[in-house]
Amino acid sequence: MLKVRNGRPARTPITMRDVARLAQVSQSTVSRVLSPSNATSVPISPETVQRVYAVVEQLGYHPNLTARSLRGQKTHMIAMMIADISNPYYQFMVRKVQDVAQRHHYDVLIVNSDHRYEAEQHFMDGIIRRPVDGVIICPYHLNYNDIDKLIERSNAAVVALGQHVNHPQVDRVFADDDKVTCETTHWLIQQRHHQRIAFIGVPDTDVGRRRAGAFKRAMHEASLPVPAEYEQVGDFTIESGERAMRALLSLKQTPTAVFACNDLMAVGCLVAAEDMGFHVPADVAVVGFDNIPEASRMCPKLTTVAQYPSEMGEKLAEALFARIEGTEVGPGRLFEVPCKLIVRESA
Amino acid sequence: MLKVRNGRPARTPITMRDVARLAQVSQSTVSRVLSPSNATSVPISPETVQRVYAVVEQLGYHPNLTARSLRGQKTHMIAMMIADISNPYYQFMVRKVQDVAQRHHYDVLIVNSDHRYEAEQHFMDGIIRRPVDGVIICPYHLNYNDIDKLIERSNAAVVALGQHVNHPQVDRVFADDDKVTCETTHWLIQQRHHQRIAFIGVPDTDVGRRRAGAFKRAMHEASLPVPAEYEQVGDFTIESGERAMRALLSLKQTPTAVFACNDLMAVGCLVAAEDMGFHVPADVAVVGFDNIPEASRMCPKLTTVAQYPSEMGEKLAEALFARIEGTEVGPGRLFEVPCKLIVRESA
DNA sequence: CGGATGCGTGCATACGATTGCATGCATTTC
DNA sequence: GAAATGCATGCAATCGTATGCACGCATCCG
Repeated sequence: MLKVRNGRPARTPITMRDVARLAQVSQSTVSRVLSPSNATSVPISPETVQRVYAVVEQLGYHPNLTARSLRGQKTHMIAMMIADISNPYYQFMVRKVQDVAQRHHYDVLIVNSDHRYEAEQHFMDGIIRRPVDGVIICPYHLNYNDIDKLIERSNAAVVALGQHVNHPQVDRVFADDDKVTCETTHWLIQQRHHQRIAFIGVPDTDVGRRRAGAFKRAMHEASLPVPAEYEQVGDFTIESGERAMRALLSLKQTPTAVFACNDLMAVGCLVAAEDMGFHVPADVAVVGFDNIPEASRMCPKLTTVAQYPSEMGEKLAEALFARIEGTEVGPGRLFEVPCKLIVRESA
Repeated sequence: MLKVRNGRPARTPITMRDVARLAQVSQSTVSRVLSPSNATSVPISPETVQRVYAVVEQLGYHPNLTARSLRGQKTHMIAMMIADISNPYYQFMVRKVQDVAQRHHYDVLIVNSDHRYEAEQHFMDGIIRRPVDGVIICPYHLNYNDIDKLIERSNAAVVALGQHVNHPQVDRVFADDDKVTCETTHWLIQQRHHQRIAFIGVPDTDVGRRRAGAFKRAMHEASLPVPAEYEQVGDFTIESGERAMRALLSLKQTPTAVFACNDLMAVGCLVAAEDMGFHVPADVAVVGFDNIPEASRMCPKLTTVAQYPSEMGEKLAEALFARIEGTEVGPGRLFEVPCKLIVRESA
């Protein structure tokens, strides 16, 4: 049977009713045969089960998940908001989340925010419109109210990356970047004997502010000055790191070390340094943050603070499914995934 | 009003009925106010429109896309199957697809196949269960029947990456890798004067076979032998490239050049070479395929055949939406995105 | 032997939206 | 002034599935 839509012929999909008709049972019976695990665990005779399965096989019937979602209020989908899938830092996190989701027979919607508040809010509204069972957010700007609104208005479980998220009902996975940033700065000062250290941050994000704060605290503790022109602003991209580095290397007194708030910007630093004829680490040392895969293969190999996005993804996903499946119902839990300084060649 | 599910309180979502009640109109009127673009373009009085919008605002109502999908047979979702999101080659392709989708107000489901036939088939079944309006596949093993079954059974438009997909109703975006592989091999022979060239392929995939075939054809044309031990097998991962390279560099007569079927394996080659004390390109040259971002920043910088995944993603997405929106209804079209040899340091 | 039990199945409704058709009212037309 | 028109709205069916409830029949027990 063919309908027509948009000028293209549209198939009439095979439904439970079709199966029911051929198997000579009611549609409800088919439903019960196919979802025996349901709450209303009613007994069905073996012959009926047999017959239904035979017809299902014969017709190649597959249940319609849209209908199931509408009826059952369970969508078997989760949504994940990250800053940018083309940032390698998120690759392994996303991949791990997908793997865990697949094990649970869940589909995953992925949305990029590009660190934009507007995009983050748009994502949250999207969740209210298209219900999902769970949400993983890596927010940079969302505040308590934004998250609370989502929780109030949707039935989704919510977990988040980052300690700055402060809603009592969301599980958080975070790296203690404050501490490690501080330690790494001390390491640059004490082990590498740097005094003029610049920082490339992203001041309009919480992560950026926290890391910049930790850096300045460490500098202050060592009684070292941080001149204003040593505080550069980037946006987590290679290009912004390159721009910042060019500015730094054009100063009268160039820094002897640069701490970039993430690896992509550190990569930009290396690119700019090479281009301007500076030798790393001899002329200027560079430290990054994240330990993206290519950090270990660049030229020079990048010294950086390692994060473990795959583990983070796993913790996020596991926490989420614990809530979705009702295993966990209490207040939001905290999972710390430690960071670690990896010393290579660039500093 | 609170129901309880799974031990957690569940919100009763705000529906059109709620809006209708407060606005003192019928639910159908609300629907018509909110979707004026629909086929049944009936006039609604300005006051009613006003009133409905006010209540919508007041309640913060958002239409439920699941219900809309079930009724309207349009899901406003597309699904995309790639080999592996953590392979940088796919990053920009995925990102571009997401961007185009967002412009069209579509959500994107992403699934990894890891080049496994079983996973590819599982994806196709998934589409029959959870209807979507469009599908982008990057298949390595799917055959005509698999794709035909999907098209028969779902109403989704289908576009694919790769010229080997041969269904008349699917648009294909592809790189002419056969030709460029051949040319690059000639370049290694004629411009770089290599005679002992090894190839790291993935013989159980179509892409792998095609590139290996082109390589061997070029070698044959130059009357150069390809000993069996120079045909290594990998699986597109860094580790497999590393293994293959170790095997090659352990031979009595090592090759003077190695052509890897993709960049990740080429990266593995460089890692292995460095580890075994071979200098690239002096001792052994390495050529990759893809031009992943880090290729230009490695040590030595990787000579490789560039593909343009972002463009491919854009073409895929645009072709898909042309079909979804009914702009395009004819037989499957072909879009070639050319490749280009990028000569850097490794060969 | 009659009523209670339990097993297997079907009927009907609900999930939240879209949409064809009918309806009521005001306005126009001859 | 009656009939015809048109505008604004409501009624009810529908999408495909899940599930509370009722029902028929066989078995069991006193």
